[in-house]
Amino acid sequence: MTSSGGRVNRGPAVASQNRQAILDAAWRLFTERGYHVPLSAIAKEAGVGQGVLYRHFPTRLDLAFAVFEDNLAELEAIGAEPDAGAFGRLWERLVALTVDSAAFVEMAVDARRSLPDYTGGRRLQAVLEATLPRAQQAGLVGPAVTVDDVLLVHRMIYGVVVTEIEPEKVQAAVQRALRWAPFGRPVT
Amino acid sequence: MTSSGGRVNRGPAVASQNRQAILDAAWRLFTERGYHVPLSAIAKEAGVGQGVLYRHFPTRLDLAFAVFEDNLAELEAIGAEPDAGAFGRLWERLVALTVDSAAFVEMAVDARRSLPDYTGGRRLQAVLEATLPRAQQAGLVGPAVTVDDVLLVHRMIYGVVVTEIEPEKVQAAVQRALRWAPFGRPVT
DNA sequence: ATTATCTATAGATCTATAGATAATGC
DNA sequence: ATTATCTATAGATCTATAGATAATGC
Repeated sequence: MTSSGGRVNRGPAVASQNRQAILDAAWRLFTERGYHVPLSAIAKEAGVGQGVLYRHFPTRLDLAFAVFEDNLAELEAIGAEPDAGAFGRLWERLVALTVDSAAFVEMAVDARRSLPDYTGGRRLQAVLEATLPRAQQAGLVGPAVTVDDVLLVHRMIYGVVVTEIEPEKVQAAVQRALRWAPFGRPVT
Repeated sequence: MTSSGGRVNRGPAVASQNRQAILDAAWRLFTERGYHVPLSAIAKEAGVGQGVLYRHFPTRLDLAFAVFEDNLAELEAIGAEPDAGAFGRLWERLVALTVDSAAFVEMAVDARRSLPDYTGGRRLQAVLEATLPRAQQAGLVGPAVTVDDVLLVHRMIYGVVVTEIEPEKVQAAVQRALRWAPFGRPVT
């Protein structure tokens, strides 16, 4: 059996393609099976040997950072928009990300536990600090709401997501929870 | 070395004492290290062989049920009190339990995932159904609040607990979160 | 010569049980 | 004879790496 199916050594040319396949597989499995899905399962899903995964991403956190970097960059891009509605769109997107993948939050918790100088949390905080005051000045959000409040509501949303057994009910449960949030909830 | 320190076979007489030591150790480690702490670590903490743990509790869920049965019974006892304040005390105790041990919630989630006919959730639901209307008739809780609302706020609290890195800050974060709850928060 | 792939496996856990050992009831 | 303890270990994962293999650049 020389040709059919089985992997062969395709050499360095496929490195970047492998890297992307690992990122895609990691996104899928983090989302479906949670942040602590075995790395071996991710390598398998990506169709590469385990050594390849470890060469690209020495630790689980390295992989998780790379997987969620796109999401964080997207949030920062929304935050860079100058209008008063940026905060609302940012929040809506953050909630959607959390609903889609609780691993997004679990990664941040793991990072804060293991790394002394993790900055991902600060990046999210910074983009909220940049957008919230503008929304408040425009009267879209009450003046008493703080960035800490927003982060706290986000953690509460996470609690709703991870305790929901039936995936199709997550969205509805989160929307119910957001009725009590002290700032505008995303459009349904 | 015959006498010092080392475990010897003390026979069936110590069975119930071993069982209690396992329950105590499990409570400590569930609380400190989370619901998925290795069963071998619990056996070690209890000072018994692993075989002893498996004899008393064939699965992790059997052990978790036994550990949290006391808590559930306590909540049911509060629910059996006939006055209008029972709901408030019940809620306060439920929040305190969740702050002390996120494992209380993780166990319930695991049970609902693995067991088709898990009734623990229903027991909590039943005791809320018994107490909430009385509190509402007495004007202690708004008439629009439902049992589902209470359970949802509980899940939100859980989210705050498990995302807090520094244990001494859990209580304060939960109290901040409860400002938004649609029913009376426990006294601070 | 360099770079990365891929297989195979060592090492570390964790679950779960087999089997020898001791204590107790009859 | 029964019951439970305790040790030791088989079996199942999962992490992480060593070492052979193939492709590419000079």
